Amino acid sequence: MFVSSTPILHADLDAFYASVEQRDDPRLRGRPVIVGGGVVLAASYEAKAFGVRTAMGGRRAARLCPQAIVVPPRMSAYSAASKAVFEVFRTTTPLVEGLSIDEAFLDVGGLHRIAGPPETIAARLRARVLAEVGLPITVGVARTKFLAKVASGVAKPDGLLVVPADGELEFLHPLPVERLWGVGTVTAAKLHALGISTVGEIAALGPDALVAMLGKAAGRHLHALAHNHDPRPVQVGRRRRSIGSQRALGRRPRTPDDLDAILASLIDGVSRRLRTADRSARTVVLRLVLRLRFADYTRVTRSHTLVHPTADTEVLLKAARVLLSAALPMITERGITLLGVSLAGLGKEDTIQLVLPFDECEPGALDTALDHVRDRFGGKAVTRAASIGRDTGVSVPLLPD
DNA sequence: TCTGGGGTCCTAGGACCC
DNA sequence: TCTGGGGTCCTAGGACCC
Repeated sequence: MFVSSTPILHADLDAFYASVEQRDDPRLRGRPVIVGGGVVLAASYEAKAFGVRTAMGGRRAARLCPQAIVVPPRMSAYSAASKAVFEVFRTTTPLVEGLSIDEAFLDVGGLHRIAGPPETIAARLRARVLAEVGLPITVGVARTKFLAKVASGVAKPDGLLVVPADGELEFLHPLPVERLWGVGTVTAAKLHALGISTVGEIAALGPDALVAMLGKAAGRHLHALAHNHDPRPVQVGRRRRSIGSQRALGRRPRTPDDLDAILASLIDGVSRRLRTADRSARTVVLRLVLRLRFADYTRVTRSHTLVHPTADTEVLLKAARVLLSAALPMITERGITLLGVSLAGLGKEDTIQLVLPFDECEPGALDTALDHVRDRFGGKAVTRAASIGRDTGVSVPLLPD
């Protein structure tokens, strides 16, 4: 019997927004392109060659690359391009896990017999995205999600890299720690302070040392990745867990009325999106960025959990206003440069919980309770958890996750 | 160099419950 | 019956990702 090594593809569009602009305007091809104005949302590889990076201030980018062509973002074009690319993904395999607008994991483990080895599938995928959507895409191939993602990062731009099953650690260990998914500036600095700069050096460290340095989850996570342990499967159809919107306010002072108007428009937009997506939220999170000095931005959040999930603008705005007015003294004192709102607790509306007191939990009681749920809600109900605390019960999502 | 907008997940303390 | 241990939920903050 053929044993699949369940290869995973990580497909990542190159300089996505900038590539869409170059595709749609031939004059931009081969030239440095920056998408965005005040801040760089995306830079073409021609611009990156001058040191321009995503999230960089527009003025600095202009200094580094004065000849760059700056274009305003066209979000609807990017979202249409993303849809087209994901269509190519899904006709390659049904097992697609989207990570963002421009990248996804594809599990092609079962396709060997009908579509050939993973490198053939990956090469065909790249050719199809270029031919059908007109965009360059990089693909990393490996046995695990994490390694496939690392591989695509190394292969960028417009590349294809397969990490063979018998060459994983040889590939991984010489890489700088920054290549690891989850290592950002803070973690990299902590590692560097200990003289650790490669993945191999992390692997040589015991798990306890990493946990002591980074906390339980992050430490174990990093230890596992450095040893190439990553059992996470490709997950189809993950649902969004929060939805939000924010607005940068610059440095000029704002009156409470200004802030209230901004808050109302943020809540209006977000609750509208919530209703469009047919979701509802339980937790209103207000996010403020307070300015202490020009150079020192500190962040503050305030949150409130509602008794019932809702997508009603008035209900959400009322809760948000309470949070904002409580924060007004702090805002007056320290200044504010950003106001944002985020609605979390999404998905709670889809779940009912049956809790059976421990004492009453006869053998079979769980099954009886589940049958009751199935009778009531039909085939939509899916079992998930079998134990809640000291009680025994089931948590039943009414919609597929 | 001084800052966008959209997300994910983890941690830690306190309240509360059994 | 008493008590402590253990569990969940909420809030606030932080790191990280694209």
